[in-house]
Amino acid sequence: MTLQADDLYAALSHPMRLRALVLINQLDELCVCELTHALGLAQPVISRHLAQLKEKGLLLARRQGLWIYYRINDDIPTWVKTVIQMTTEGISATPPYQDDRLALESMSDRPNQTCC
Amino acid sequence: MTLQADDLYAALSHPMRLRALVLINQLDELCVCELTHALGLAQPVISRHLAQLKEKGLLLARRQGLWIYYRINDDIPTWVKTVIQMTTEGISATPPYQDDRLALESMSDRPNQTCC
DNA sequence: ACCATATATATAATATTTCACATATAGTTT
DNA sequence: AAACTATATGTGAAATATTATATATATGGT
Repeated sequence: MTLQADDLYAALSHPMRLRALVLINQLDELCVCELTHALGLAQPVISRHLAQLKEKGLLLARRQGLWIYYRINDDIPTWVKTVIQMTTEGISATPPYQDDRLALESMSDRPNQTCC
Repeated sequence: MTLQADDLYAALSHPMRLRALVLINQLDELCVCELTHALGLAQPVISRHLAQLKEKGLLLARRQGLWIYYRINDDIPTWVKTVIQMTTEGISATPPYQDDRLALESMSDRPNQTCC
C-alpha cells in the first residue's frame, strides 16, 4: 500500500505538520517533547498531528524508554522523498522554520540515545 | 510577495485541485470548460478551486474571448516548480490522473487558440 | 438591443478539521 | 506497587472548507 498523492498533500496541508516534517527531515529523528518544545505547541496537539502523519504513511514511530521518536518512513515513493527534500531545502532558512531549528537546539535536557 | 509553503500546500490539499494542477502542468494551459469536462465536476466547483489556486499565486488566468485559460504562474520559487514537476511525473501515469488526461483528449469541440 | 455562452460569485447548508480539556496508557524509578 | 514521566486518545465545541443552487458578469453573435 503505497502513499497516495492525496494523503501526502493532506498531511502537509497544516502549517504545524509542515513545520514538524521539515524539522524531522533535517534532524532524522525527533521525539514528541522535542517537537513540542521547538514548535511551542501543547503536547496533545503535537501528538495528534504526528498521528496523522503516521497514519498517512509519512512517518514511522519508534519507542525508546519513555520517549517515542518519529522519523520519515523510508518506504515512500522516490518522488515523495524528492518533494520533501526540495521543500526542506527551499524553506528551512526562512521563518518560522529557521527559528524552529534554533528553538530545538536551545532546548535544555534534550533526550538523546547516547545518554540512555 | 512570494508564494509561501503554507499556501502551496493548502492549495494542493484538495484532491480536485491537485488533479487540476497536474493536468494544467502537463498541458501548459487549459480553460475552465476543459477542466470541467476532464474532471467531471460542475462548473462553479471548478471555478472556485481555480480561484483558490490563483489567489495563492500558483496559477495565472488569461481571457481569450469567452474562455479563460489558466496556466502555472512562472513567477514562483524554483523549489515549488520542482515540487509540481516531481509530483506530475510521479503520479500522471496512475489513476485518476491518467484518466483525466484521456477524458480531456476525448473531449469534442474543445476550444483552442488556432480556431479563433 | 437582445440572446447565447463561458465563467465568476453570493449565500446558505453541510461536512471536515482542529483544538481544549480531560483522561488513558505505557514505561521508569523508587 | 505506588508515584512519576512521556505520549496517546476520547469528546464536545469551535473554526474552516466545501458544495449546491441561484444569480451575476463578460464577451460574442444576430
